[in-house]
Parts: sequence; structure tokens; C-alpha cells
Amino acid sequence: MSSEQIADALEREIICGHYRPGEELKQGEIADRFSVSRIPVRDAFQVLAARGLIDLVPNRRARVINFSVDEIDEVYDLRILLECDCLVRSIRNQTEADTSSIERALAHSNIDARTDRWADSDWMFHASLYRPAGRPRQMAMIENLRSTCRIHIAGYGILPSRTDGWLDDHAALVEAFKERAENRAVEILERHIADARKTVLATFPPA
Amino acid sequence: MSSEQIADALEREIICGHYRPGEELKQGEIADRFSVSRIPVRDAFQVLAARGLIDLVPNRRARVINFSVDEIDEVYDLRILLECDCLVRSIRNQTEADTSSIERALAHSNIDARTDRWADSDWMFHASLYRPAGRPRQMAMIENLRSTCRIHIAGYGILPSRTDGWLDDHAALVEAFKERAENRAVEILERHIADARKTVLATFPPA
DNA sequence: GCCTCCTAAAATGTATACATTTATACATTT
DNA sequence: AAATGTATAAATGTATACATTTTAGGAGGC
Repeated sequence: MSSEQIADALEREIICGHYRPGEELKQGEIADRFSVSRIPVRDAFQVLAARGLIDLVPNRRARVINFSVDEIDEVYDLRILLECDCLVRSIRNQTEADTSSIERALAHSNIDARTDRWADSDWMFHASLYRPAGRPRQMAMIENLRSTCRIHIAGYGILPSRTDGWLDDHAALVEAFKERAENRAVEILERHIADARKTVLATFPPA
Repeated sequence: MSSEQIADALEREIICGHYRPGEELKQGEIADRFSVSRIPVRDAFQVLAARGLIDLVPNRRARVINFSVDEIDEVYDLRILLECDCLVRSIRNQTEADTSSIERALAHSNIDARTDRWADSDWMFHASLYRPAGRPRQMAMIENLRSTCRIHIAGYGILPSRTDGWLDDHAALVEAFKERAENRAVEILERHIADARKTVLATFPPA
């Protein structure tokens, strides 16, 4: 098992809530679990730290990030900025072939909406919406920001506060996309992400 | 010398053009140079790869990134998006104390403009403009995007195409900032970054 | 001359071993 | 009981050693 595979496996476990926010990751334990030495585990830790999923201080144990309210706020603002921009570029760039893959992703996300795969399917849907923009680096940044959100979402067992509305947003986004209605699409997406932020912030104790 | 220090030292060397775009980085050579084993060098490589400064494929040698025209384009679009947004937040958040540190940074960037420190001072100036926004994560993303640009700039010995205009932009940005003229400030900054992109793209052979 | 195949050298990936640092538990003091 | 200090245990950081993979160079065939 290579260090890259270990990084991916650990990212998956962190995102899915196997490790909670603030929890420690011990090199030795993980090395034993994957039947490797600590060297590839250390490599994987560096990758996760650079992706912003864990905090890594020399000589101290690695810890899953544990966001403050301010940090959550900044991440969701960045998501709105990057995702809305990507959506506009995508709408302008779209071809016939894109529509069908978006509609397939929409169908999947409807099917998975009330299962534990909802967050994966949600990203698959949004990714299909953004992919026609042809912005691989921007997509990677968005996926990264979404991953950090999912640590919190999974760690505190958060579910969409209004699943029906969330699915309606998706359908409305596809409609606006097909009609090339940039402004309407951006409005929906911005509110869609802001709603998600509200749900996450509701888990914090009132200041 | 810890892996973190090695990562910072290597980033500096890459950004300053000691390693050119596409050039190989050998673990053994760098380990000898810093008088350490290859283990901390490998850790540093993972960090640089996650920051997008080098390409790292298992079993192959690390290489400094070598942008295509499309990638340059995407990075500069992302810079415009993130830097303009940060500037607006900064203008809205500013206090008296911020103005003086911005003006100090402006003076420094004027002094260094025609030296080999121009790129460092440029970032110091822009960072001082963006810092009042209180967006540490966004700042880190911007610094990262700027670093990748500097690899190309240093690697091909690019200088600002019109140093006087570049300095005038800085002065005009400070004026707009102090007057809280958001729209004017964004216009200047967007053109300022777009100009930098043109200069960089001019180094590519005509398609 | 150019391509393919093969071999030697070099570079990478990982395990093991050991030095250093940090964390835990317990005794001591206030 | 709370806080401080100390010894033990545990975890991390790195060097060395070795297996694996890639790279570089040349011999041979087209």
C-alpha cells in the first residue's frame, strides 16, 4: 500500500467521520492498521496537512482540524466565490454532451439523498455542473474546501436541514443551466451554499 | 534542519529561479546539500507538491511545475477572483492603523522596484492591502497562486513590462483604498493583474 | 541513420533501529 | 482538592540499509 493510497484512505475516513474533528492520528497505530512502516504514513500526513485536513506541528501528534465559527465562515465564503464563478464559466462553455451527464448526476443525487451517500452524490452532482468550465485547478480547490466542510458535517452527524428544498435547488440549477440563465443560476447556488452554512453553524453552541 | 525548514528553503529556491520550470529535484542531491538523510527531504517534497509547486509521481523524480498557457490563464483568473474579493472585504474592514502599514509597504515596493527584490516587495505590498480583510485562508491561497506565477517569472527572467505604470497602480490602489472607493479599487487591481498575465504570456512562443 | 532491446547505474520507496521530544501518571506541595 | 514537579512510557524525527523501479547508454537489427 503506497503513501498515496494511504493518504486517500485516511482522507476518506476523516471525511466520513471515522476520525472526529480534533481527534488524534497516531503514526504507529495507522502504520499497523495498513501493515506498513511509519514512513509512508508520515508522507500521507504531509499531504493531508497541505490539503488542510489535519494540523501538523513538529513533534506533536497530528490532529483532525477543528474549525472555529470564523473559519467555517471563511470557507463557505470562499466556496460561494469559487463555485459561483465556476458555474458561470460552465454555463458559457456548455455543449450538448454536458447536459446528459448533469442529468444523470442529478438523478443519482435524488436517489441517494436520504442515504449516507448523500454528501458524495451531492459533490458528484455539483462537479458535473462545474466540469464544463474546464477549470481543473479551480475544481480541485473547490473539492478541497468541500472536504474540510465534510469533516465537520460528518463529525457532528449533520444532515441537510431541508432535504426537499435541497433537491429542489438542484433541479432548479439544472433548469437555469440549460436555459443559460447565468444570474438566476448564481442566485440559486449562492443561497444553496449559504443555507448549508447556516445548518453547519447551528451546531455551534450559541456565543 | 527540519523537514519544514527544508520545504521553505526549497520553495524559496524554486521561486527565485534556482530551479527552472520542468527541472528535476533529486532527493539525494538535496539531502547532501542540507546534510540530512532523504527522509526529511521526502517530507518536504510532499508539502511542495501539495502546494502545487512541483509535480510528484511515484517512483519518478520530482519536477518543478511547467505551466501551459491554459494553466497560466486559470491561475491568473483565480488570482483576480480571490484578490479582488479580498480587497473589497479589506476596504470595508479597514481601521486607521491599517493605512500606515500599507503606506510603509508602498514605500518599500517603490524602493525595491528595480532590484531583484521587486517580486518579494510586490507581495508584501499586496499582502498589506489584503490583510485587514481578516481572511487568513484566502490569503494563503492567494500567496500560493502567486508563488506558482513566480516560478515562471523567475525561470524566464521576466520583469514588469512597464515598471512606472506598475508603481502608479500601487499608488492609485492606496488612494482608492483610503477613500473606500471599492469599485475603482477593484477596477485598478483587475487590470493590474491582467497586465501581469499579458507580460507572462508574452514569453510563450506564438501558437 | 533510426529504432528496439538489453544491461548497468542511479534514483526512489520502505523497513528497521535508535535518538529526541512529548505526554501520562503518580507523588509532593500548597 | 488543586496545582506543581518528576519519572516513566509513548510517540515522533531521522539515519541507515536494502528492495524495487526507473533511467541512461550502448549493442544489435532494420
